[in-house]
Amino acid sequence: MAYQSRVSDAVIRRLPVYYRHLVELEHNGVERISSRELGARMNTTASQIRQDINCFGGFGQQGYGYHVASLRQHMASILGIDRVYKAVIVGAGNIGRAVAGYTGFERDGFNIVGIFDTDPKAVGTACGKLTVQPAAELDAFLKKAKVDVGVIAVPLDAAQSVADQLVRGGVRALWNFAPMDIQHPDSVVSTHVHLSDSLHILTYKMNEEALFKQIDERQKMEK
Amino acid sequence: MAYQSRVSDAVIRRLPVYYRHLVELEHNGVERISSRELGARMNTTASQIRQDINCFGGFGQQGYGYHVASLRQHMASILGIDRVYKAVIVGAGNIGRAVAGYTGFERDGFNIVGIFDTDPKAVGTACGKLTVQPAAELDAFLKKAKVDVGVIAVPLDAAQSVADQLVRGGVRALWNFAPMDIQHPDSVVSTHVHLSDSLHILTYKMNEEALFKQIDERQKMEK
DNA sequence: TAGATTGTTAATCGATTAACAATC
DNA sequence: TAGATTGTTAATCGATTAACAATC
Repeated sequence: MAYQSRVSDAVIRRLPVYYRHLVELEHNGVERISSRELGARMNTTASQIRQDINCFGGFGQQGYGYHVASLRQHMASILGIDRVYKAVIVGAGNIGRAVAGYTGFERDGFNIVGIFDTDPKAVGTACGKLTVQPAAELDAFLKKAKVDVGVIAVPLDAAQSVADQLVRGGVRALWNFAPMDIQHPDSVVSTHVHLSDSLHILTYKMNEEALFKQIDERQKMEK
Repeated sequence: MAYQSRVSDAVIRRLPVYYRHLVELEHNGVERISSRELGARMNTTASQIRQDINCFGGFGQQGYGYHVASLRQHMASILGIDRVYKAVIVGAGNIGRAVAGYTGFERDGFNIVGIFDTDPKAVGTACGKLTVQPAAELDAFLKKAKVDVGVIAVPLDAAQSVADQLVRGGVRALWNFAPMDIQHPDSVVSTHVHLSDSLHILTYKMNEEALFKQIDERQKMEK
């Protein structure tokens, strides 16, 4: 049985945004902040901020607000980025390499311990401090090393089978960059980065106004 | 004044998912599908699918369902991916190059007409069919070419000023990969791909169960 | 025609916002 | 203490689901 979250997706999606703002506030030397001020900054209501934070505990102080550094730390702990994870990347194409080279990765406690590809031309090439290994060795690698996170950076057709392989190998989480919804057991968690979805939403927004002008006109004609 | 969308964000976020499923169904030779069947496939209710689609028009047929190919085509038009866009990429690091090399880009009608970087070491290097140009030439480039979309693939500190520059240069849309919320006039639209946010949600999910076990225990102690 | 399934209205559910007592 | 601001309960709003008449 899957763990049933007590926190709604809407709240979970906002947590990283809180964290980002708190990091910036701390960086700017701000010591304390009220829910009203934070709300103004984040374009939301003070109410929502207090409700969201109180899903996890009362980290504020009446009459004072929130201590920025301490709330940031709490938030890091809630997000689970105050500990270390071992990750492997499967697929050493553009995306796999971008993830490997992504500097935020290390800052959030991620240790990339291996990168794999099926293409003999990619195998053996350098990728940061690592060398791309043949995909055929992934199973053996997962058996030896205790890996927490598998990054799926392979083409669409290979994504599901790579996911299955990672799950069999014992990873606890999948970070999926393939443009599909990966199936996996409830014991494993996943998030996806769908470039194409994001791009489609962009083009939708570019055209929405014209689209409805057209729809309205057609409806008027029909009357 | 910003155009006030008649369609909720929840619906908009689902549109690319519909499109993906319709493409796959068509690819598999499926001719027609009912809202019930599509709902089962997408893990949602038939009701939601009918409501969503009817934001844009009655594309179904009573007693029959939806014609897959025609609904796919309608959806492509709604998403605005049945036309051509000119895009520039600012930042030729890992992410900029990954976007430039992203094959789905072209398929969705995107034409990358330029890639720019401030780093003299990057300038002049090849990136697919293009050559990385000095960022100093971006203004002049935008003045000459009519560019629709600007891709922001620069570090955090440079992101807002690059956005401003792109907006001044006349782009209609920003695709932001920097880990911050970009400010821009209402006449421009934007979407972001926040790798770090996605990663933080992943680590949150990995730890949520343990987190609440801890919270519950602490509350019991306090009683 | 009869059966199926849409389009659409009504009911429910959950998320957001408002209000205010508790308290620093 | 008085003022400020939280934590939390209640009210509102919007999104999802259910129901069903319309119709292919």
